[in-house]
Amino acid sequence: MARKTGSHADITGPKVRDAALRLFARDGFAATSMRRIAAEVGVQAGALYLYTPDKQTLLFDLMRGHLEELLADWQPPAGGPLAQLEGFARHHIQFHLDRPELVFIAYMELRNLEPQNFTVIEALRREYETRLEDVLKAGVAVGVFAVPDTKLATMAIIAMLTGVTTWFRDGGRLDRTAVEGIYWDMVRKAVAAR
Amino acid sequence: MARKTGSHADITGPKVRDAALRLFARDGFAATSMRRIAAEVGVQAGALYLYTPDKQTLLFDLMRGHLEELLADWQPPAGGPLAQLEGFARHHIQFHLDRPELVFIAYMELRNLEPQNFTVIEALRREYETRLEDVLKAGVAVGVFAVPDTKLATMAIIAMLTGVTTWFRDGGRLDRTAVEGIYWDMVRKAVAAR
DNA sequence: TGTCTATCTGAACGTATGTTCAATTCAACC
DNA sequence: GGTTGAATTGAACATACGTTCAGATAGACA
Repeated sequence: MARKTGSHADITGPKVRDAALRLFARDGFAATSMRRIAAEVGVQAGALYLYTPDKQTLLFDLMRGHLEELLADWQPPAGGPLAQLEGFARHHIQFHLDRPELVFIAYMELRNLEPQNFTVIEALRREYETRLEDVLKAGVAVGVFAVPDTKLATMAIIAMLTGVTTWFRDGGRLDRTAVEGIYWDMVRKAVAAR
Repeated sequence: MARKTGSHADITGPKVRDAALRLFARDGFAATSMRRIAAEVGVQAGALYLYTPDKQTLLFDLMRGHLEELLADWQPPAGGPLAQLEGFARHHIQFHLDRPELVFIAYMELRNLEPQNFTVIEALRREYETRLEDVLKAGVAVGVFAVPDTKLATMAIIAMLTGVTTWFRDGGRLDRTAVEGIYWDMVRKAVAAR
């Protein structure tokens, strides 16, 4: 019978994931060793393989989980394209500021994914971009937005919004709500008709 | 006497730099070995140390050279803030699309810099940001721009413009000039007074 | 109390790492 | 044609890597 009280599997598993998240974000996937992760968890390297088949899967699961949560967490709200775009922008900033390490990894470590894993992650990312582009297309169709190219505007907006994670720190000059408002203002103006 | 004809130092040196640039961009600094760089150059690993004191300096020199060239290549043109902002935006896109590998490295490999090297690179980067912020401040002062926070607008604009390197490919649906124009249009609108 | 088994250790595997350096090569000069 | 010295080789150094696995450990059940 499996141990209940005193069983460590339910504790060690998440610990491994958390340690990998923190170390991959800080030092990079290639520069993080399994022994270093194990030390962080308080266990020998061999024990990690009870919780992940290999190092690559550890990275892949972090990325996939992140993007799946991102997709599950935001659906276009009822309302016109302008309200939908505002919802997207504000949610994007909140979601990303809440998970700076995952955001960092999901972008920086793409090249360390094996081909079939990369394909999966890339598809999830494109799905997210399509959500925004659909909002922009709808807005252009009804004349609320004026953008020469919705695909390009999609990339520009996401790059701009995601960039907030590179400099924002809690306790700084501006709080999250203020930052969110200022970014939304720039996005709104950038795609505005007229 | 040093060999002139037949001397390889003037050839091998740049080759080392180019191979490092290409491999760091493709596989990452941590995942690139000195032996791999040497193989690309067509030389044994030991020979690399005639051209660089160590691997870290190879990375640092690439980054510093890139940022120093960026700073040397653009000075605010004569004219009002709007013309200066347009100059900045168009130059930023051109410069970055011309050097996708250096751009990639200069952002991705920051964490692999030793502390004193990081300090130098960070100062150069901040100098570049200040150039843009000064333009924005001047525009706000004369009422040409309306941005609630020039520092934040600086970061947003740079993130948006630099993002073009992540998706743009020559021979795609839009050429460089078209992309440059569309991005400039969004930047202009995003900070416009009105 | 004794058995079971999930959990973990610790050593080992082959391979790779950045860097150093004595020895070698070979084109250019006297 | 012999000498010079810059350019390069190739082996060696200590250390680290991801992964495997036989064996030890210890909490839960009978």
